[in-house]
Amino acid sequence: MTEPDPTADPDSPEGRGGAAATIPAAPPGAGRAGLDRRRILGAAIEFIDGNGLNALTMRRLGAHLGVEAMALYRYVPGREQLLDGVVEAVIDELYGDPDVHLSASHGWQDYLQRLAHGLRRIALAHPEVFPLVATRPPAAPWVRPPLRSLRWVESFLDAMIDSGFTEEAAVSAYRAYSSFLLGHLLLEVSQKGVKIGPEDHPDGVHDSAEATDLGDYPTVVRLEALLSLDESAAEFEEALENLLGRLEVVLRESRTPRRGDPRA
Amino acid sequence: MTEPDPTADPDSPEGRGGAAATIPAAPPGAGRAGLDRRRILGAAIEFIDGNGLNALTMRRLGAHLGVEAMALYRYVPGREQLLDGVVEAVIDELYGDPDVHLSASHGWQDYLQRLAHGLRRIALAHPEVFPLVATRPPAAPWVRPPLRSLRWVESFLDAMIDSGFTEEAAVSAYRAYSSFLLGHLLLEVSQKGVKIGPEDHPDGVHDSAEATDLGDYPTVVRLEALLSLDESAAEFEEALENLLGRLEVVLRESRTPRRGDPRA
DNA sequence: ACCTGAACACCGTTCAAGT
DNA sequence: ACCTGAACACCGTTCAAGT
Repeated sequence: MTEPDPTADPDSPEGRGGAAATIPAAPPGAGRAGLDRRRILGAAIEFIDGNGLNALTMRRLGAHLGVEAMALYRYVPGREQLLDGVVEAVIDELYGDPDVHLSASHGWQDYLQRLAHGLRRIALAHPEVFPLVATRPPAAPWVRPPLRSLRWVESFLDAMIDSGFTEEAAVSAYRAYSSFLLGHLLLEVSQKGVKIGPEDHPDGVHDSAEATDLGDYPTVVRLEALLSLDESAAEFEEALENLLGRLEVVLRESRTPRRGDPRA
Repeated sequence: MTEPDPTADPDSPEGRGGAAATIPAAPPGAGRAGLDRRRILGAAIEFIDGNGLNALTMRRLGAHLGVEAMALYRYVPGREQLLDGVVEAVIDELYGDPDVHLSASHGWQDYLQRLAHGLRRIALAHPEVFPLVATRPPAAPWVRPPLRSLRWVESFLDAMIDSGFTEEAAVSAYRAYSSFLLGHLLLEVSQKGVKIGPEDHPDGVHDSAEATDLGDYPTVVRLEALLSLDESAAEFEEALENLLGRLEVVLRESRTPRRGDPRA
């Protein structure tokens, strides 16, 4: 186990006096100046993306930041909370995505489409982190992965209700949407990232390994080419369209009933 | 690849000869007689179900079996492979489920329904294990969780093809089915089990904790009762029905084309 | 105020020994 | 043949110290 740190650090942590003054002066390339919760979470995400979830230890993350592990405890209560923070920070990237709006000003379909694609972008950008997003115990039972944030739940429900969905229909749409996104993105990320979930990519390559006897699975063998195609993107679009279609029907059927007309 | 054999084992593997002789005689309550890969995997599942995934260490599992941790290495190459074995063993429980058939003798809808419900039963029976099923890197990219077994992939494809689906439609159905099951079951298990994924239930209860300011989320607050309803079962049935409906359309439209009629 | 050294209890895993 | 003791390198976390 050596330093993970792929981006070698040609600049030493300290002095580097040069421009003088009392300020430690953040080094140009990689800063190791003020430790800071945001910086720690960012480094953790970077580290996981680059080395896999299993490789992340407090000690190695410290080293990655040019600091001893114990220094992290001033900003983060412990490893578990670090991981919670990572999930939160990754999901919060949605907030900075110019393609994703918080309100349904262009209609609920547009809102759902953009939100879904935004989440997909995040999942694909952080394939090693996503299983954590999918899998960490939610704060409340109704904060469902992968949406995991009160702000987005609020925004989702408002968008649907403002568009004419009843409260019941909005909640049920939220459930169906979460489940669709979770399944698709977790599967997609698991296929891309080679690995998924609480796993490692240590060093051994053990390719051969379990060359299970394929003789018993003729159909699988025959369809291997078909099965190996990566249709993730198309599947995603199709399933999303299908979901929107279903919701459209719900909306049409459940239009908030006219006043003075208690039934039909 | 172990024996599927879910039928609990009231009889110890070995002799059980009378009441005496040289045999160490398995203690009545917990057997610690012959260690054995099957017994180890069973104990691991039991342990995870009871104590959470995070609590499972080689040393504690050893203790649970009345043995030192080092003894396990004679039957299992290491912790990671132990977890792979756990996933496999849990999925293999399907094989002993009398409600789930390997062939579509009662039609493909019946087959898909039974398979889905069988998997759901397993997920709910082992909520602490399921995140592992959802999340472990698949052996091949097209062995998609939660189906995770060549035997079931083979059986699935055969069932669909035998029912008249084209090979392409069968593969695409397999993809849609996996994604639906994964999303629903992971979400359901995460809500039930209080926790999910690589998590712990150590001892502290920390209820209060993050009492986030709900003032900013009026819609969430207003709909809290609705959001808190557990509609998992109904959602599951509905989404499954919807999927079957979609597939029915695919089947009807893509009926293997008549000979001598190359288009329409 | 912020970081480190040393220490504690615990891990996975190896290997030479015990029986 | 099967299990254990002792050991190694590594972990998360604490706390008294350093600067």
